[in-house]
Amino acid sequence: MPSSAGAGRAATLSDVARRASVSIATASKALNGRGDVAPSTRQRVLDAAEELTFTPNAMARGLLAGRTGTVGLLTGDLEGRFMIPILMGAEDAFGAGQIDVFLCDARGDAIREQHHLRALLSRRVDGIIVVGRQTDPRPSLGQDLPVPVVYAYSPSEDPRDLSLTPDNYAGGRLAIEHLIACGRTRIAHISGDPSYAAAQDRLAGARSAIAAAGLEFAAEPMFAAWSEHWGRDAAALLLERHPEVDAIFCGSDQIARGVLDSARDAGRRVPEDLAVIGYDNWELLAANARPQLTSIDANLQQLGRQAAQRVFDAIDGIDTGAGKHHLPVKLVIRGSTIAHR
Amino acid sequence: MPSSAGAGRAATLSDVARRASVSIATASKALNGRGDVAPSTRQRVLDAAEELTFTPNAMARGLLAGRTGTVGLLTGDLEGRFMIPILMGAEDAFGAGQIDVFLCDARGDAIREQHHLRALLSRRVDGIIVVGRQTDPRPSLGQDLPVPVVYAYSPSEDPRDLSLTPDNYAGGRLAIEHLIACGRTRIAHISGDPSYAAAQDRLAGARSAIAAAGLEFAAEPMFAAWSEHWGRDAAALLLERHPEVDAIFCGSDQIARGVLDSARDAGRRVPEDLAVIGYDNWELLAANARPQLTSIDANLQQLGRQAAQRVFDAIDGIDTGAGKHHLPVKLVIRGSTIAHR
DNA sequence: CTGTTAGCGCCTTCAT
DNA sequence: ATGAAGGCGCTAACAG
Repeated sequence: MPSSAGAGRAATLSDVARRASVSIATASKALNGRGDVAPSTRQRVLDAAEELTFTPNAMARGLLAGRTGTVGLLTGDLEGRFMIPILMGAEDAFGAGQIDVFLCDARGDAIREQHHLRALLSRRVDGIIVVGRQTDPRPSLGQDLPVPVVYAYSPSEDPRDLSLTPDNYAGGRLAIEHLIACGRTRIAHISGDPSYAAAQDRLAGARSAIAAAGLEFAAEPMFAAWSEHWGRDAAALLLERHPEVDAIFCGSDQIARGVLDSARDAGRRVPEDLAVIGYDNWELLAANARPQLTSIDANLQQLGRQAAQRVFDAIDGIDTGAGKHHLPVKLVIRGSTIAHR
Repeated sequence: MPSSAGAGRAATLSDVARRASVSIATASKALNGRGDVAPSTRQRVLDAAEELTFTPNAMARGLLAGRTGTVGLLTGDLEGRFMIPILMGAEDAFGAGQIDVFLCDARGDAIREQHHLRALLSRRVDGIIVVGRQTDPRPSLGQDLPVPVVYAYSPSEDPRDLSLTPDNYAGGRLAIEHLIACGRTRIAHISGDPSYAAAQDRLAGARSAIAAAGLEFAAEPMFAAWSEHWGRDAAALLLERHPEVDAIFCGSDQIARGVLDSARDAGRRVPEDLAVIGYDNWELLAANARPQLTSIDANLQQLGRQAAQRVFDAIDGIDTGAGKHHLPVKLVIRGSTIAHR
C-alpha cells in the first residue's frame, strides 16, 4: 500500500497494556511517570510502547483534561506582508510551549471569519489570536467567548479587549528625529492611502517631531497608495516643485523604492543631496535598494510572540489586562540617510 | 471579568438535553438531524442549544468517529516567498471541506520537524502536507506513518511518496520560447544559486528551447544568488561584454529587477533594445517594475489546492498514486518583453 | 418517537 | 505495586 493511503490504525494504550501484560491503568502510570510502578514493569511497558510506536491520543487526553493544548490563529489575510512575521512569532512561542496552532484565514470576509470562529470553538481551543491586516480598529469578536482572545496588529474596537498594535506614532517621530539628527531641515512626506490609520498615525508622529524641532514640512504631505509606482510619481513631482527638499520620509518601503528611483532620474545623489527613509523594514526591498534603505521596523515577530505570551498567561488564569497596547518600533539605519565612509 | 480571561466553561450536550427536558441521545439526534424526532421536540432542543450557545465538542466527536477532521501543514520555512501561496491554496481547499489545519513551522530544522511530526500524530491528524522551501528533493518522513502524506514544492526523495512540484523545466522552455516568439535571437541567462535544482531545471529547459530553435546562448549563463544585487552586477557585466545581447532570461523576479536597473543605467531601452523576462511572477516586484515585468508563474496556490485535494482523496480511501508530479506553469506577459502600443 | 446502553482512548481515584 | 471502575462529551445501536 502506498504511503499516501496511510497505514493501519494507530496503537492505543490498551494495545500497549496487553502487549506488556499489565492493566491499562498501570500502562498509563508507567508511561506518564505517575504513581508507583515497579521499575521492571515500567520498562516492559516502555518497550511495548516503543515497539508499537505508540503515540497517546491527544483528543482523548484533552477530553479528560478539559484543555486541548491548541490555540486558534484567525488571520484576516495571509497574503499581506504583515501577517507572516506575526504568525512566525506566535507559532514560535507556542511551539516552545507544546501548543499546536490552528491556522484560519478569513480572507477579509466576516462570514468566513464567523465560520472559522465556530470551528475553533468547537475544537475547544484554549485561546485565540486575531491578526488583522491593517492597524485600523476592527470589530470585536465579542465578550462572551469561552476562551481568551488577543488582538494583534488590528486592535479591537472594544476597549475591554486586549489589543497589541505597533506604535506608528512613535515610528513617525523616530523617522523625523533621525532625519533631523542627520542635519536635514527641509523635510517632505510621501505616504500611502490616507484612509489607513497607519498613514495618519505616522503623519501625526512626524508632525510632532517636526514641530518639536521648530520646523515645518517643506511641502504638503502627499498621500495616495502604498506602491512603488506612487512613490515614483510623487517624488518626481515633489522634486520638481520643491527642489529645496533635502529629505523624504516615506510611508512604506515600497514607496521609498519608487522615491529612490525618481531621485536617481532627477540626478539627486542619495544620501548626499537627499536623505530617504522608508517604513516597515522589509528586508527584500530595503536591503536590495541602492543605496540600501534606512527604515522603521515594527518588530512584528516580537508582537506575535507577545500575543502568544498573553494567551499563555490568560490560559494559566493570569489576568492579562485589556485595552490597546502600542508596541515599540525601532530605527534601522542603512545607506539612504547616512553615507558610507 | 475581562474577556481576555475567558468566560465560564462551554455548554455540553447534556446541558442542552436537561434544558430541553429530553435525553442526551434525543438531543444529539435533534441537533444532527438524525433519526426520527418529533418536530416540536427538535425545536425545543434547538432553542435550548441556541440559548446556551452550544457548540459540539469536536474532540469527543472525533474520538468516536475515528477521524479528527484536521490535517497538519508541516512547513520548512514560513518566511520564504513560496510557502504562503501554497499554504493559502491548501487552507482554502480544506476550509471548504470543513477541515481545520494545524500549522507547524520547522524552521528548516530536522529535529524540530520530527518534534512537530510527533505532535501531529498525537493529534491524530487525518493527513499531512509537507511543504519545502526549495524544489530540491528532501528526505521522506517514512513509509510507516498511520496517515497519508503529500509533499508539496520540495518533492520527497522516496519515489514511493506522492510529491507535487512545479515544472521548472517547462518554465525554462516557456520563457525562452516567448523570447524567441518576440523575435529575439541573442539570448542570455542570469540566474541564482547554481546549487538549487530550480536553477538547473530552468536552465535545462531553456537550453532545450534554445537548441530547438537552432540557436545558442549569446553568452555563458551566469549563476550566483537570487538577489537584486546580483542581477544588477551580472547585467552590467553582461551588457558590457556582450553588447549584442537582445534578451535576458532571469532566474527570478528579484534578479530581473536588478537587470532592469542596469539596463536603464546602460542606456538600453526595455523592451525595444532588450527584452527581459523574470521568474516567479511575484506581483510586488513584477507589477511595480518599469517597465512591468513579464514572468513565469508557478501557480503555487493551485499547487497547494491540489495537495489538499490529494490528501482529501487519500482520507476517503482513494488511491492517490505516488511519484513526483510536475505541475504546469504559465507565462504572464507584461511590458518588459512586448512594448505597449 | 424517545430513552437506555455501550463504548471511542485515556487518566484518576480507590480498593486490593 | 497493581488493577477495577468511573467518567470526559458524544454518537450509534438497540429497546421500549
